[in-house]
Amino acid sequence: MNARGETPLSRYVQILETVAAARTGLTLTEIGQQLDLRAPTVHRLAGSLKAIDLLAQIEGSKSYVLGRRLQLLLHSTLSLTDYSHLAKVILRELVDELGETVHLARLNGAVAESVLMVQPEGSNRAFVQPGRELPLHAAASGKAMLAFQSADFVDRYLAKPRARFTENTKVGKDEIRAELERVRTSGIAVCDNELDAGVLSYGHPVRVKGGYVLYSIGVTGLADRFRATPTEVVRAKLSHAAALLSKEFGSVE
Amino acid sequence: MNARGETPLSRYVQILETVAAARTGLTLTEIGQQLDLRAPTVHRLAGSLKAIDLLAQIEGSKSYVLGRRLQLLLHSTLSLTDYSHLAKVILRELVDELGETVHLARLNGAVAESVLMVQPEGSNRAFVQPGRELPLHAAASGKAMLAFQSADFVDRYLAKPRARFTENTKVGKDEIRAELERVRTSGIAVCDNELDAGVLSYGHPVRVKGGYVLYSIGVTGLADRFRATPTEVVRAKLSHAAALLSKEFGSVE
DNA sequence: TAATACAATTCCGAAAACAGGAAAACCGCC
DNA sequence: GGCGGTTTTCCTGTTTTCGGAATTGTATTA
Repeated sequence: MNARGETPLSRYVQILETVAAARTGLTLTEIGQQLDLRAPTVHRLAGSLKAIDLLAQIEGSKSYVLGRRLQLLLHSTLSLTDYSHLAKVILRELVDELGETVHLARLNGAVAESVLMVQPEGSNRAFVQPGRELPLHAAASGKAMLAFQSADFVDRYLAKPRARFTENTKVGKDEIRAELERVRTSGIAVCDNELDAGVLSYGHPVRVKGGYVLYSIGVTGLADRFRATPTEVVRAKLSHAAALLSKEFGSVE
Repeated sequence: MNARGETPLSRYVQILETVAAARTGLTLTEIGQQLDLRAPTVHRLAGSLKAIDLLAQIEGSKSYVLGRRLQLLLHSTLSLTDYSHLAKVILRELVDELGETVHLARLNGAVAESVLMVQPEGSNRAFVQPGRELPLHAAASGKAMLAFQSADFVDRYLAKPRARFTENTKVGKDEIRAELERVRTSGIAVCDNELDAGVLSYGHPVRVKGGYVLYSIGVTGLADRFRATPTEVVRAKLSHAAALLSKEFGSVE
């Protein structure tokens, strides 16, 4: 504890708070002015924060913004009930358009966690009730997130063995890498009988502030019926809803 | 950097992430097991995190959960636009009852930021349009938040010089501390010609999950007209609306 | 192109914080 | 009251931090 009653830790936090409060990225000098810290000090502290992904530096700029790891941590403070007002309206609209169950999934460690589900009138099959954890390699909403994580994250995920749920589940490393590539190029993740038998679902990433993919939307239906809807229709509608959610989560600055 | 490639900072973050990933609170022993840390080490690290509100201990339990400071950080990254529908409804009701402009302000670093404004029919004077930043010492909604922050926060705020806007603006440290005390005891913040000339406004805190004051409601009107409304009437109505908003923001679990 | 101003970075010794073994205190449970 | 485990205190060698001074980098202007 130094003269001002601060621990090293609390100064780190103050820097994060300062950056969070700013509308745009902040330079080292700006941070230093706000917190009354000398240039070398800010430089070192911000460097340490950046090294572990708590802060990030805007590409080709000197400005710092919050890092992916911090965003993840922050969003994990939201409880399941917190999402209702943020996102229910947007999901409801999707349900009305597609006639299938829609859910919002959140990246939580190495799994996708359903945080909100909206069902069409009359449906009673709970495909992905809030709280359910979905594997990143075998659920559409999971793939939609995994496909946009850092290479490092994907490597770590693939380093551990993955569960097989149906005969269609893709578990091989190369198989999954190819699948993720497909998600990135086509703009939509598909899960056809890979997790729950007889179920077809689509997933689309949702970006938060900083461009990180921390959420995804999933649409799930019985394969026999849902297959009738063209993939491109699903992609377009998911994409639109994702854009709205991104705005909600502060992705658009 | 120690043998395992960890800095002190990264161990703090690991602890936070471990706690975040757990569905329930974690005890020191559980954290230690997951991260392979000895008991005294976890004890000290968790203690430091708790000291600055990054971790919190469940009342009457040994389990640790994420602290409110992380929530504060999160809220400051949430999108400004489209603050929930219900919030708008609540503010609209206040406008109808009081006949004056109402806004919702959010604590953002060392300023209050208007994130939502609702005006009475026919009014065209934009007192506090969304995006406007209000000083914590010279706006009613600002005072309403400042009065309920930690002593540490207030000390840091008062350490820097404050701007004077009118001859009524209170800028002295003691003057402001007394004013904050008045807000706490009376339950309402008043700003009479202190920021904008000829304008009178009232502010009331809004608590989020964990009891932290991160938002406030402000009512603003021309002093000549608005002074006719008894303060107690304003306080009661603001208090009611604040309770509804608290529920909206997840203060009630 | 040189001159200027300021931001970012590197260096480094003194000072402070951290690490974790040992041991004591505390707790819930027979 | 005794027992097994968890939490807390104590303490010293080790590591990290702090920030002044000096250096390099980078726009902007003359």
